[in-house]
Amino acid sequence: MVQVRELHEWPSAEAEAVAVQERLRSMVRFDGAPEEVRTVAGLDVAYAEGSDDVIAAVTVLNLADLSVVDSSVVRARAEFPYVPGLFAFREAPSLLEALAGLDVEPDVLVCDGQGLAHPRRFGLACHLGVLTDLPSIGVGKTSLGKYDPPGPERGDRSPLLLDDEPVGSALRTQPRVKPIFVSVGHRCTLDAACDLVLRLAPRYRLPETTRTADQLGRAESRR
DNA sequence: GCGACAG
DNA sequence: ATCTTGTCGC
Repeated sequence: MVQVRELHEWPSAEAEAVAVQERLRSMVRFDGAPEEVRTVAGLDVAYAEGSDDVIAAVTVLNLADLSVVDSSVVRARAEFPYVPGLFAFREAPSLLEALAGLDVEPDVLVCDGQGLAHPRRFGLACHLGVLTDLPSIGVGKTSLGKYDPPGPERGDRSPLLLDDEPVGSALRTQPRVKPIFVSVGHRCTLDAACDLVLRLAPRYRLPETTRTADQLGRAESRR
């Protein structure tokens, strides 16, 4: 159901990976809040203990009641090492396979990791957004940049800065709980991204999309 | 040289 | 990411 555009090869060398990011960077669309959002996908990757396997998990939630309406899991060998700034080359291939296995095409992708809040402004969320041409959002539990602590209430936010440049928001999803880091991936505005994330996190710090995908992935990793 | 460094 | 017990609080 989700079509993946073949815009580049998957390099094994870091220099080529950086070149791919710098080439695809111009394809990111910042305009337009996704309209008529009915379903939202959560994407997460788990790692099995002993092996070099990556387990890509995707869940699709009905935004109205946050129920899971579809899911897909893919277990595959990691073809790229963990290199900060080059996550997509380790995690995106299996995540795209999982997306291709869905029956329901989601209206938005919520990725665990950064979007524009990335050294070259092309984090995992941007990469997945451009390759699928679906609106996407990056949600990180930790961030690379600097930020002033947002206010204590749910919905309070402050600019996330990288190189003194605003690249996202430190968003408080629960009162007095450590903020999460939201950045635009593709075809979405930062305000729309934060609003959607807040709707997805009525009760816990992390959005339900991330939580359900994480649960699915770790269940698969314990087999 | 040393510490930092999305998951 | 993952390895791990208890503990405080709603």
